[in-house]
Amino acid sequence: MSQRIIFHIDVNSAYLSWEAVHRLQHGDPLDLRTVPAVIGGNPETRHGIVLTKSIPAKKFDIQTGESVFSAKAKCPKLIIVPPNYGLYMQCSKAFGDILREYSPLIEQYSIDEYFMDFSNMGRIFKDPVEAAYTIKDHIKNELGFTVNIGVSTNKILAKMASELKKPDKVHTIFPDEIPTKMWVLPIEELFMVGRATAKKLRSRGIKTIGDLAHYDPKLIKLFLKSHGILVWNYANGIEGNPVRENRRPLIKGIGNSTTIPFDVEDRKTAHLVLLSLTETVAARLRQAGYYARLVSVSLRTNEFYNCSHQRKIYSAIDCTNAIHEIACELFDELWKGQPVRHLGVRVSEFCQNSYKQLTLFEKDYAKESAVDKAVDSIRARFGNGSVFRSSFINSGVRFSSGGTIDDEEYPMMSSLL
DNA sequence: TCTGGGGTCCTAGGACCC
DNA sequence: TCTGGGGTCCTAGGACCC
Repeated sequence: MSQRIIFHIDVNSAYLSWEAVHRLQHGDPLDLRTVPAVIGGNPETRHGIVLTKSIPAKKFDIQTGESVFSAKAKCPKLIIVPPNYGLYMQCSKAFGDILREYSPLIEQYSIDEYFMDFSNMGRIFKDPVEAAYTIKDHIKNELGFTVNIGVSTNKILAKMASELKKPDKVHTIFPDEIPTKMWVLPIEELFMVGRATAKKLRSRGIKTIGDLAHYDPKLIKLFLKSHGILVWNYANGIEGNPVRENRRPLIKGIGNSTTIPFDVEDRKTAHLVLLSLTETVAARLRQAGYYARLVSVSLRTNEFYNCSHQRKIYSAIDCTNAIHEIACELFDELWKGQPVRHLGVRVSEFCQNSYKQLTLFEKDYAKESAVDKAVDSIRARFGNGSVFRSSFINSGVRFSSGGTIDDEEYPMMSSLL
C-alpha cells in the first residue's frame, strides 16, 4: 500500500473569526480579529468564561477557559461578545462544503475541524502541499475566515501540524520531520496530554514530546495505564486510524446541564430545573428514536464540589415525565442541602424498543407518551417556546435550557481519532 | 474573584455468582 | 467458620477533547 496523505483543517479562533466575518458582512467597520476580543458568556448569569480569544487578546495572556472577569483584568479594553451557535453551525457547514470539492473522503471531527484523506488525489493535484495552500486560500477568499492545514501521513501528525504557528498557515510534519518539528515542543502540546497527565509526566522529568517518545513505554504504562501507551504512541507519531466519512454518529448518551444564575436552596426549585433540563434531553432522545436504560443526575455546589448519581432502569424509557421522576429521586438521594450551582441530567444505554410488558411496581406511561408526541410536533412546527408547562410561570426558572433539538448535531470526537 | 456545556473513554471498588 | 479465585454487572469519579 502506498503512503497515505492526510490533511487536518482547523479554523483559526473559530467562534471569534466567524463572528468577525459576520459583523463585517453586516457593515460593522471593526474587524474583531484585529483587536483584543473574546467570545465569552455573561458573568451575571454565571456563564462568564472565555470560549475563544483573538490573537491580540492572546498577547495579553488571556487563556481559553479562564473567567471573563480575570480576562478583563488583564486587558480592560477587551471586547466581549456572546456566543451565537446558530451562526457557528452555518459556518461549519459552509466550510465542509468547500472541502468536499477537493476530496470525497472527509471527516468532521468537531465544529471547526475536519480530516481529509488526500491519498488518491495525486492524479488531480501534483503536490499535496500545494493543494493545501489552494484549499486554504479558497476558504479565505470565499468565506472570509482563515484556517490552518496540517499535512502528513496520518491523523495525529496532521493534527499536530495544524497546531503549529497560526493563523492562515500550511504546515507539514512528515515522519522524518518529527524530531525537528514535534519532539522539541513542550509535553503539554501533545494531543491527549491534559493538565493531569502533563503533571505526572513532568514529575518524572518528561518535559518535551521528545522526552516522552524516548521513554521506556513499559514504565509509562506503569503509571499512566492504557492512556500512557496512547500518548507514547502519539509522541512517536504512531497512529493508523482511517479518515471515516461521517456516518450517522452512534450516540452513546444525551445530556443537558446548566449553571443556574442563582444558587438553588430548595428541593422544589431544583426539581423544576431538572424538568427544564429533562424536556430537551427527552425530546432529543425521542428524536433519535431511542429508549434509555440509564438515567444520571450531576450536581455542583456553590463550593464547586461535584458529584453524580445514576440508576439503571430495567424497562427502557423515552418519556419526559418518567425521566424527570427518576431524575428527582436521584437528586433527592444525592442532595445534602448545600446551595446548588449547577445541575445536569443525562440518559444513556440506548435501545431501539421499550418492553411494553410492565414489571411489578412500574408505571404505565402510555398516556404521557402520547402527550410527549403531540408536544414534540407542536414545538417542531411553532418553536420550543410555543408550549411549556405552567409550573415554570413566575418560577424564575427557564422553561427550557440547553441545546435545542432542531439543530443539526455535529459529531463529537473520541480520543481514538 | 471567578471558574460553561457537550461529549467519550477508562478505572476502581463493591456486589453477586459459580 | 474460614478460606480461595474468576467473572460480570453496577456505580462513582476522573481525564481528556472542542
